[in-house]
Amino acid sequence: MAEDKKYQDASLPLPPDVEESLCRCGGIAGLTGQLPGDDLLKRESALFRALADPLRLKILAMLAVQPLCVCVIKAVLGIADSKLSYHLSVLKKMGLIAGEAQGNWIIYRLTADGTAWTRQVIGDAGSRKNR
Amino acid sequence: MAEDKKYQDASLPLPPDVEESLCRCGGIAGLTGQLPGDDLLKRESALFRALADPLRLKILAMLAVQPLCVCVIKAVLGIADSKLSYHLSVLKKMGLIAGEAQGNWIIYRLTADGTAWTRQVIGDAGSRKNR
DNA sequence: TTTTCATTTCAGATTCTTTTGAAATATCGA
DNA sequence: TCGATATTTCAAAAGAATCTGAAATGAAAA
Repeated sequence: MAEDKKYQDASLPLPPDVEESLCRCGGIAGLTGQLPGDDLLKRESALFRALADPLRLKILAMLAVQPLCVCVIKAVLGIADSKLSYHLSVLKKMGLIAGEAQGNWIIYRLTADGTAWTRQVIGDAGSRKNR
Repeated sequence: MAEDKKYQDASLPLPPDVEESLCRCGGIAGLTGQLPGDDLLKRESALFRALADPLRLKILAMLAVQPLCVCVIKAVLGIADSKLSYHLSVLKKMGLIAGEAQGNWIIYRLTADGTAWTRQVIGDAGSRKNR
């Protein structure tokens, strides 16, 4: 709080070409103004965090082939129930998958968002054989 | 090791529609075969991990506007040198940005990969004013 | 109703990531 | 050469994500 600087380049020495183009976009303040808001960045980074795990990507790839119940996913991955449940909850909380109860089972499928992101990751490897 | 099951659906009871479509794609084994390899999944999840932080996304957004030296990035973000350096190193290690020394400064810019991913994140908000 | 089965939840342990402040490096200008 | 400046590196601390096994839930079959 002691010293508020002018948002001009006066205060910090820069390499010439950076200084020039920084001026053209309105200095530090101008640059700052062009950036996405913190809340958007937070949401997007949260999305990426959900995708930042090989097991979860594999689950998405599986569900790109077809909707599946937990027990099949488990059979493919070969991991403990609670571990799988944890990863499913991460994907679900992020809106990438949704589960629908059917009798004793819960059948998970990709949401629209989940489908879009899964394509980003694995191309459409999954849809070759299946459709 | 005690009991190797056949990779057929015989062993696990399933909801009818899952069972049917699972059969059509070759059962557990067929499904497994369609999935991306573990090494690919590992690489891709690592990429997402680099994107899974709001500060790092903001850095990418800044560099989408123009190449910048560390001190400008620091002025915009208002964080400690070492903290910024850490995040830059994460992005650099993942090949999203590259730094080139120029005199006393290091000027970072997006790589081709970095540009592509940054577009995914923020659209091309950055390129409006700048080009 | 009791049992069984598929799945989730929970608490604690573990591991990975991020932050912090101090010290190191390296380049420039005097 | 010296001192200043920009940036990185390091080790320790703090924080967040993940894993584990046991217990809880809730629907269906007996």
